[in-house]
Amino acid sequence: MSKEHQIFVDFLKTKGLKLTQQRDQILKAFLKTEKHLSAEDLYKIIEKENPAIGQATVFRTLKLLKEAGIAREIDLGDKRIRFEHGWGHKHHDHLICQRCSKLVEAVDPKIEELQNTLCKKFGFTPRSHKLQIFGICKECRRKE
Amino acid sequence: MSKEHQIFVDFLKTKGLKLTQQRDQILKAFLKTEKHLSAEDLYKIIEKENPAIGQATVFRTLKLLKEAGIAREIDLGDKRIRFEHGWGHKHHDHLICQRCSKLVEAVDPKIEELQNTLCKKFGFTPRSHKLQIFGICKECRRKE
DNA sequence: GTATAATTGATTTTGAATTTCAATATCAAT
DNA sequence: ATTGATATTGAAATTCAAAATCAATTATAC
Repeated sequence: MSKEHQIFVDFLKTKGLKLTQQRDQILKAFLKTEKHLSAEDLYKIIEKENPAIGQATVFRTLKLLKEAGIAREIDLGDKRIRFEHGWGHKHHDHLICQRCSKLVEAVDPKIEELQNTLCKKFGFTPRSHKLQIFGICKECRRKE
Repeated sequence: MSKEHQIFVDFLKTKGLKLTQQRDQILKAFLKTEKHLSAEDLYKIIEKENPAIGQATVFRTLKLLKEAGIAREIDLGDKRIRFEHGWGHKHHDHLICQRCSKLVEAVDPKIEELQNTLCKKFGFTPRSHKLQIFGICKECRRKE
């Protein structure tokens, strides 16, 4: 049983929720992918494995996975909510290529630190943040 | 005629588009507010002034204003697209209070600079970026 | 003025996300 | 293993902002 499974089981128990076959299957499918997929993307994958699972359940489970810290919402600038793995994957910022939509993950501890300093200046208590940088990735730039 | 009006007129001419009463009125209403409003918010304001203007036109005009650089899309974490003034208002990051939804605008040139450095490391050419910090503002913190 | 092309607003449509609800599955306590 | 209280499910309906449609209208260059 993967670390994430254990976390999910514990999370459900704490909340008085139940571990169902569907939830289990959705979690497995989610963990198997490494991409940044939308609820719909994941639903399409699940659908192939088991057409009996409805998309409402996929949406609902994804929300639970988010609460449990296993999935993390990200925003790629398109309008849909996307998810990435949240467990054992440290926070990072996103460099989003406007040409090929590729995503580069990056962090700079100094930036994170300065953000806190900035917040302090306004008496603001930061809880989380999102930094997206839109532009052109190395590969696309080369092709120009 | 305000700077923004001139820009809009020029923008329309360049694109072979027409300056209509509606567009003019929508631009004026937009410039009059200082808040971060959604297309719907703006429509409600317009509606009071002139019920003859439809919301489709407000949506369309807002999109034009964005293209012209007069309006700028922002994301406050709720699902709707919001707009702020884009002309003569320098780029800034957003500190978003999760309790009262208040928005604080802030910039740190050092952060901006480090972002560029970070991009360089990945051969990424940045074009624009969004930084949102979610947390609790000074006023809400005090009330706790 | 007239022609031509853009614009309008009422309405419909889209599309992701959420809710509803009756049927079903889970799990702790027997 | 059975039960019963309660959570969960899937299909369908609903929501809601945003986009598209389209016939009627209007701005602009000539």
